[in-house]
Amino acid sequence: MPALNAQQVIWQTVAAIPFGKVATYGQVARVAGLPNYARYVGTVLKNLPEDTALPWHRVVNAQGRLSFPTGSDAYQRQFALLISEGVVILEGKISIADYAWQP
DNA sequence: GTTGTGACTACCA
DNA sequence: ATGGTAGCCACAA
Repeated sequence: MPALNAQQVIWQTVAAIPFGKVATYGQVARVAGLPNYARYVGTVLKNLPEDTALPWHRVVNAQGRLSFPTGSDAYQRQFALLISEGVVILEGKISIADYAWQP
């Protein structure tokens, strides 16, 4: 049996996203060696404790947008964190240059 | 076992 | 650009 379960591999991958950079759910899944797990990546992040050290805010959807209803509380929290790291967001979309791995 | 759900995607009309 | 659909995966009913 593998030493790491899917959830742990995902944690590792998210933790590997550099400060000021972002990655899509699909990318995290693929880089983690788990293609087609994009949806599960979201599920894993949702279950993270509030005091987690993981940079969950650096994970966005394939459209380069935050996967929360625009203006919602969660949306604004993630948005603020990204801005604080210098991530450029225009018209709600993240700049290509801010991806840890080219999409 | 089946069904519904969700911080997802890709494809197609 | 926009909306619907079909794959996907894990988990709770």
